[in-house]
Amino acid sequence: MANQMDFTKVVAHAKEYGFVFPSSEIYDGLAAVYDYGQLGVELKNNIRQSWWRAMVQMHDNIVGLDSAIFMHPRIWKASGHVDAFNDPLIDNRDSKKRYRADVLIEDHIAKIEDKIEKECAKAAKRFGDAFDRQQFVSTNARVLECQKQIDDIHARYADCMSRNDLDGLRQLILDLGIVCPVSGTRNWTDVRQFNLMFATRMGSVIDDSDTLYLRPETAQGIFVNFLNVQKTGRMKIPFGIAQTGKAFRNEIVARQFIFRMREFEQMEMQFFVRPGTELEWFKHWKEERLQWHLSFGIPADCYRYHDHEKLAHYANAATDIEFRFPFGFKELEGIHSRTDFDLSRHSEFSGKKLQYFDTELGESYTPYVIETSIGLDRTFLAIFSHALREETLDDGSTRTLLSLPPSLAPYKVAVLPLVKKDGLPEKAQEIVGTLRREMMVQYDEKDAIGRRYRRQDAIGTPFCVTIDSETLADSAVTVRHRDTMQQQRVPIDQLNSYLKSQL
RNA sequence: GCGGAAAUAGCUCAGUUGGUAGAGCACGACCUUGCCAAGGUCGGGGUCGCGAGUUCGAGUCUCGUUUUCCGCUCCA
Repeated sequence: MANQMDFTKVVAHAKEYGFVFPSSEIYDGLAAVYDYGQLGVELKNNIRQSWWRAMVQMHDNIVGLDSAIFMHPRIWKASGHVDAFNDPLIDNRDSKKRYRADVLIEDHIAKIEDKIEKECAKAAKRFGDAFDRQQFVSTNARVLECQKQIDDIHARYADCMSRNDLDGLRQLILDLGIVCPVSGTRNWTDVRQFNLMFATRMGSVIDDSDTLYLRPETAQGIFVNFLNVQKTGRMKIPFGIAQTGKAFRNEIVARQFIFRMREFEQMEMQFFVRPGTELEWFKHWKEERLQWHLSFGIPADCYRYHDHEKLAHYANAATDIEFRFPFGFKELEGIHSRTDFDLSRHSEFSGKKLQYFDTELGESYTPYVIETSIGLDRTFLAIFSHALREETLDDGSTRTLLSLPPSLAPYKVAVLPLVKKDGLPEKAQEIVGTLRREMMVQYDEKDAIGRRYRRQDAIGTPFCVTIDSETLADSAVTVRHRDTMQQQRVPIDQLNSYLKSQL
């Protein structure tokens, strides 16, 4: 990858300046989990706020929601998450092929059953019309032996599964002498449960199981609140419900910094429409969402659509907005036409009618859904990695510049007294006191002024306000612009409105 | 998960055939300067990722382990 070095620098810069830290670092870290530091949390909050503003504040017909991470376990049955991703898997080290452990065992049982069939066939030939299969299988020693083997295997398998004993499952495969159909060897890895959901326990759930899952997506919280929001908000179709929040996926391979984490934050909006209109709305949101990305001023050629050819079972159209990360084009946001799959399934599993009465049509129907689902952490990484650059100045020196969109920058302005004497720090503090009511302000009086400018460049602060000796006389300050390094004189009483007009 | 590489101060790194841990930058205090980074003086900071082993002695050699990066694999 051409930008390998660049990506290393992105990660290093994020840590060095307090944007992103590895989780639990003093305890050796926790793989694929990261913490946002003092600057990272500001940038992340600002991105989330920008999204919320674009989706909720700017639309009459979209409202917000903050549903709990814990949800009723049956929700994940209805959504398909429990059944689709709950298999014990095992790899063969020689062929590098991955198998479902239960399938390997079932295949083995099928072979034993074949043996029984052969015995039966032989006997049938021998006894002719007198052959009584029922009696044969219940008395023939070889058949009984095979049947016993099958029963033992089933018993051991069920026992392992009920106790979630993956080592036992592996031992069973070894004991049965099962070989890889490709390599023919028994060089097996451990059995691993590839359930993407993190399970935890809660005492008071009345179901047969008290296992709860940390949600693997925020979308289901929206679907199960569809009626609540529609009725209490008097929402008329088409309308949307937006939500941001943490989701959890037990990824087997989680890498590439904050691109794929086990705990991450989604920003999702489910838009409910009249059946038959979903593809128009799909097209609409596909375009509108790209416009939001482009609003940060990142060149359009950093983005592209990736239309899905293989559609998930619930979708009738799907596309990704991909971003050119330092490690290549990767998914940033998904726009999916989910049909009425989710509401229908929840209707079926909950027994509640999740429909909408359309007064224009005079009939009830299950709305279709267009989903826009974007990863907040990925957006952070996209914007951060694109903003970071090393610039060579006219005098040949270099500066590290984090050219974040001003509206997203952690600090909007740094206030700097030119010297640490003559009442300049006091004047500067006075200005800080005024500005901080409106925006994030940083004060710095240490080191030479040029050095302080460079420090602000590295953390993306778009403006520096410098107080010099003339300030005390003319009540004006120098505003220095991050990207151009241009300076201009601004009266103190206009400073606040001047800065805000540029954010 | 498989294979490869790496891990020494906040950062970038040095550390000889195994012999009492270093530099620059950063950080703190004071002095000096003052519009595009690195003036002076003093100072704080490391059980060399972790655990075993070999050895009189391990940052250095061996094994294990954790984390990170790269390739493959996987990715609702």
